[in-house]
Amino acid sequence: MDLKTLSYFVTVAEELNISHAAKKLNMSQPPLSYQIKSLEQELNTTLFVRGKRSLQMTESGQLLYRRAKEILDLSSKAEEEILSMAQGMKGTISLGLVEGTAPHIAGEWFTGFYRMYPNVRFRIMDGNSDDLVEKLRSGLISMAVITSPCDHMLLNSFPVGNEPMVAFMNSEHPLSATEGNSVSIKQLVGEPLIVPSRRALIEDIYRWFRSIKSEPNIICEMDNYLDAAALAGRGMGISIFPQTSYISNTSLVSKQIDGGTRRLEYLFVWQKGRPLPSLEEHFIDFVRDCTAQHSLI
Amino acid sequence: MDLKTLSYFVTVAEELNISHAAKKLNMSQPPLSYQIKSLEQELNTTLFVRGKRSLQMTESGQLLYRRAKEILDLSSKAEEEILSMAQGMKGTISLGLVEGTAPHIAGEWFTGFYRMYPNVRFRIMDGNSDDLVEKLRSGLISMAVITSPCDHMLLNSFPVGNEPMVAFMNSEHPLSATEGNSVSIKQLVGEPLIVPSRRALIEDIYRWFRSIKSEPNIICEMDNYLDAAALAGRGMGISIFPQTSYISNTSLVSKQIDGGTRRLEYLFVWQKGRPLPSLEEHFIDFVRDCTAQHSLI
DNA sequence: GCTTACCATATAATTTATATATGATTTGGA
DNA sequence: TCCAAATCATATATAAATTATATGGTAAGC
Repeated sequence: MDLKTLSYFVTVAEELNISHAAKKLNMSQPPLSYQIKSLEQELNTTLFVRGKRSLQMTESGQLLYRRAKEILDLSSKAEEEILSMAQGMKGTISLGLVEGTAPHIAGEWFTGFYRMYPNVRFRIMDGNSDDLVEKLRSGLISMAVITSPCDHMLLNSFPVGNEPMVAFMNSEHPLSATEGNSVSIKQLVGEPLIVPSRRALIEDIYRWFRSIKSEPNIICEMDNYLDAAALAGRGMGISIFPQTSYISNTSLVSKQIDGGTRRLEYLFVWQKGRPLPSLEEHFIDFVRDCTAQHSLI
Repeated sequence: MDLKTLSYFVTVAEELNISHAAKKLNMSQPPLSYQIKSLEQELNTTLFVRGKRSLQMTESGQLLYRRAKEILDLSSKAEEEILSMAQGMKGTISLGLVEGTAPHIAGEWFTGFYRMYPNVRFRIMDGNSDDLVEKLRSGLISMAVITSPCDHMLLNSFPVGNEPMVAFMNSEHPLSATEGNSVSIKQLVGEPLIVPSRRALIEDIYRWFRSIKSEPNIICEMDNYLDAAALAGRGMGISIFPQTSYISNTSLVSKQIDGGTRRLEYLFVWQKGRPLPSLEEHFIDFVRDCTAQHSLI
């Protein structure tokens, strides 16, 4: 008993004429006769009484007709459901990632989500947070991971992780010899600082210094992590960047700031009030779940 | 998408391992791989993510799994239903028919019921009504058509038809020359009567005569219609039998009694309080329906 | 009484399903 | 680190099922 045979049966039951049913099914008459007969054999019953020139359904036939319609209905609905779901699960997720977040934060999002939705494709752009917010607004990307703080009223957001800010300095700099793996803000007072060229982050750094009634001596704002590290390595100053942006270089020493309490928060953001394709909605939910599970551990 | 493929899919979904699933399904692994893949192609989606050594269901896969189980469930239930119904519709109906009823009353029951239940077989016995009641009691038959009246408290019954009683007489008998096709009871007073040898019927005849303050002159009780007709044909008397038992014979004339108001009622009877196989129940319902439809016409 | 409509059967061709053999890749353990 | 076991995919061959063509029989309609 398979779906094809059942639909043959249903057609015959509705036409009560094998030849007409065969025409309707785009097949010739003998195979249809054969299929009906073998269905009867399989069910060990008589479905139709063949009277000379007319077919008539038996009691069993009538029961099977009702059931067959239910089954066929259910399965065609299921098929539609799957097809439309497959449709909704195909597409591209365009995501902006602020420099440095890809491997340690977003890495598992892609592999995990890809497992559930293998027909998804990702288009990932990087840039600094201000760039990414601009790209979001212009619709070039539909979601992004940026660094906190985020004061945009037009964005939804939730935190997806954080990491300590570190001070990179030349290995001959006096601070590189301090005990432990940390320096305090107090120790950085007066030091020439190289910082990421991002307004929100720079404001953060100002806050740190203000909390000890001081102010930072920022001599350079830079976009590029590598260049900033290079400058610090050459002794131009101390560069303050997130830990993951570290560069292995013997002339370079990194120290956490205030024992790791000065941290950079990463936020997952997307535009408020603009409906997203369901695939991207799913992705956002997935990322939220991932983050929740992580914070449990 | 057919049921076989769906059950393959369900097995794989439960094992999450094609090789194991194939073993469970008593088939080899490659065709199973092939079937799953072609199912994915048909639905234009990915059902499983093949990771190195493990399978994982996608979102679409999970949806299809739920639906497939519903569909398979429904169809196996339907199959059982049909099979058990086919079982209940196979069997023999043993029926007693009082002489003369077969063609004009019961004929269409058989052809009509056989159309609905082609696996049914009939075993038909005839005899006079008393014999049939005895056969019912002994279980030799499970239902019968007998002539009214029926005073058995142990039988269920409903009427299935009636027919006029007729008087057969030799064509030279004076009554055969009466106007019309009827004689009255009054005219039969004193005539030697040949009647069926059935107590209940004879009592009926006595009632007819009592109603005109007379009594019948019964000279012979006979079992056999043909013999009775033969005796009447030879001028031995007037034989009173149901109309259908007429015999074409030039020396024989038949007249209805009291304009066809003296009638023989046929009853369908079966034993009270003894459960019958569902097939026979259905037959009784069918006969009841036939009768109801006829009385409407 | 001939033609048409219709179902059944027989046989052939095609398509589909399954098995065997094999390759590639990965995991787990010696 | 390398070997063995496990596992999925592919290729090819075989078996099974499905379908079409051709044909016959039977009953209904003109």
